[in-house]
Amino acid sequence: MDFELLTTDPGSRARAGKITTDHGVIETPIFMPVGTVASVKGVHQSELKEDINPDIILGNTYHLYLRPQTNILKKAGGLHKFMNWDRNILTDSGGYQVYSLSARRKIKEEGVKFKSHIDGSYHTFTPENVMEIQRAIGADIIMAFDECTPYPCDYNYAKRSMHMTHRWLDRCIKHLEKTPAIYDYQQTLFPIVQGSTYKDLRKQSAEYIANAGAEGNAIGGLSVGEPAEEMYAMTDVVTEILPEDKPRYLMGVGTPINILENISLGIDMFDCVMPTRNGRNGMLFTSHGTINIKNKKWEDDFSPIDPEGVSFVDSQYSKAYVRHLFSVNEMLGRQIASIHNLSFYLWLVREARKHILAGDFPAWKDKMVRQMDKRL
RNA sequence: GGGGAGAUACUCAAGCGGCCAACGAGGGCAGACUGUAAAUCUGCUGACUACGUCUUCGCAGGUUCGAAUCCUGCUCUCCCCA
Repeated sequence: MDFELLTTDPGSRARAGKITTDHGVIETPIFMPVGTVASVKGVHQSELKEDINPDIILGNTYHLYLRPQTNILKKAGGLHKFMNWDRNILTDSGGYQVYSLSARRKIKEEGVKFKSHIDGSYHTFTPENVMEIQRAIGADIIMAFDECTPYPCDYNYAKRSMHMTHRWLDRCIKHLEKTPAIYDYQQTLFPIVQGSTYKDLRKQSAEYIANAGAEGNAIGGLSVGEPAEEMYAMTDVVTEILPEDKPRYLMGVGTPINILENISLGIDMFDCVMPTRNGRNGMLFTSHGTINIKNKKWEDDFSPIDPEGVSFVDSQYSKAYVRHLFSVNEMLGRQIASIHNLSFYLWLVREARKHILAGDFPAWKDKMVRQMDKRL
């Protein structure tokens, strides 16, 4: 993997860059659509490639390990071939499931024992086997196994957990070296900064992670319910420390405004389920604020979803029509919402990139944040 | 013509003397959702001059301290037989 830093915005810490892997170029800042179980929910490959057009999407180690299972992915020749996606893929390690499925797991130094949400069977994830599973899945960027801590999180717990995540990182690195790639392209490991909402822990963690000398670095444990200001404060501290010449990935973030604010603080990569999940549930993101398309007030509004028309669905379908599809529970409505939202997110980060390259990012960002900060 | 069953809020449907403004489901109206156990979850859904009051259970009477629930008559619907 190669990262080229093209510009750093003079008025902020926003950056424009270019990641190159064996599956192509990723222009940063980038938003990565989430496709947990080998599918960006509700979106066809043609719509994903031609309209939304991201350079990279996500998959999830925990979920893919359970279904379709590692051996099937190996037989398929890896996730890219299995789902017919020839661009980049990043897989999360299952560290988020340590948080989201906390009721069904036990953490030990060795690893995490999960009780499957599908059939109740037990599966232990360790830094070692998570590397092996991610080899089998074959993502271009693979994540270290970590514990995503909840919010709020007791200081002592956050500290202990952070140190464990660091030890797990060492084990990931060590084991990955001994585990050759299965397919004919490179895979790159990103370590993850933890430390909850404590500046000193975040600093310490960022230093540890920076020291690992990986080709890219991630920040985890945020966007788990903390106020946005706390999240920004943490990314601020961490991006001060993480190396400039490596991409920085803020995991699980976020709202369009969160993304712009964090770009401004020096983040290059984002992912979030929000555009797809909230889209399926009737929430549309636009350049002028969010819409609950299920609301009665759109009943006879025949105008496009986004006045700026950032996606092809905007020119094809009116708000009234999409509301109708939701009210009669047609799956097409949820598909349109997902495509629209992802298109909007990708449009937003591409615009951000343009403005960073043009040197007028801060003013544009402030305008967009003001404009998007409302409920239509 | 004879026999039987039934009419409950927007719809379906419980309730069969006081705990009923009335279970439940659907529908409707809102809200939530941030490295996806989520096409999911939560709230409200008779009217108001609303921590209280008022009018509802086909219609009209009656019994009772008290009725959606019991009695009488009427209207309508459905089923079976001719």
